[in-house]
Amino acid sequence: MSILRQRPAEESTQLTPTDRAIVDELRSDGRLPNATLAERVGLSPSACHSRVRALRDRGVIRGFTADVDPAALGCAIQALVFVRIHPRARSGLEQFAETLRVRPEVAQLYFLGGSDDFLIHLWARDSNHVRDFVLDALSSSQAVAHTDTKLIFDHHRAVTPTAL
Amino acid sequence: MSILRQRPAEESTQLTPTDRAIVDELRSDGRLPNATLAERVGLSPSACHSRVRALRDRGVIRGFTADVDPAALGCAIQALVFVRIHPRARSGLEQFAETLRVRPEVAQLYFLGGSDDFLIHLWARDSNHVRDFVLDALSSSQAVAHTDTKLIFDHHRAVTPTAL
DNA sequence: AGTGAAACACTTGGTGG
DNA sequence: CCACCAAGTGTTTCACT
Repeated sequence: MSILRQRPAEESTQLTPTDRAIVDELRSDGRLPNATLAERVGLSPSACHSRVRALRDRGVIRGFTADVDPAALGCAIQALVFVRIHPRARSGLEQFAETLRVRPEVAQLYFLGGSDDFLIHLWARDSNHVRDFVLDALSSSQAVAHTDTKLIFDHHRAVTPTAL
Repeated sequence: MSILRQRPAEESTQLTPTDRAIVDELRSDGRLPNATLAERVGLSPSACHSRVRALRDRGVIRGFTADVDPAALGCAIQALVFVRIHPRARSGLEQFAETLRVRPEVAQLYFLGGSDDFLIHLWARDSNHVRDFVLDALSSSQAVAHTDTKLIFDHHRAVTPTAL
């Protein structure tokens, strides 16, 4: 199962202004009651409901998640790990990435252009945990040519609903 | 207003196994009905409800958001921009970061250890948009010493509820 | 802290414009 | 594609354990 290009690239269908408004509202509060949402975007509850459903079905809205404080889960530190794969092992890159992605420490995984093949955003209990992860999940693999670990002092997600 | 260390570091209070279960469920589905959640974690709806409220009040759960496909919002490409600040301008780093953070293109902002001061995860319509952002928001500032932009081919968020 | 029941609010499908 | 309406379902509070 490839994890690259898993989305059917559905940007062909442009969003209406109302859809944009719905998406923006749900990005800032995913639990906004449908009735309130409907009022804010100027729709009846049922019309709003079916639009939200359509947005989910179209894959515009992929899902809803709780935003959790890592520290509360016992992850006191976060790190970025840049990973370079051996040229010969590039063909197995996706599969290797998939084994990484399911690890509980991996908060995010980026596939990159440039000298590094991907970047891992890591949640860990402490610095030993980071080291263990890098040794166990990365350095021990034949495919990995190089890693570079940087500590994250602080991390913020977007505040503004993306209206470009 | 400082955006660094804004959280009161409330990891002193350890999570109970039930709380962990609640958090894990809500991370994989933020819109899980309270009744279903209660059943899954083995609590009555009312008890579950008050625990979720407590988790929010304690800051363990920061909020709920919709996970949206950037492409559907007209952002065809994503990029990482590494930013290095002039040593003399480091004192104003937080304030500068705050001006960045409120920009609609900024999906995430990391404060880093190492040679780069921070890292911006960018959403953009196209490569021109990336260039314009870097020129306008970064290179034009006196504080910025250096930037390095890398293209993101693909981006994945965690699949596994973090149970370390 | 957890339970159970009752009041309340919200969602969700059908019907018609 | 949208609004209105009517069940049906889920949430939320409170008194009690």
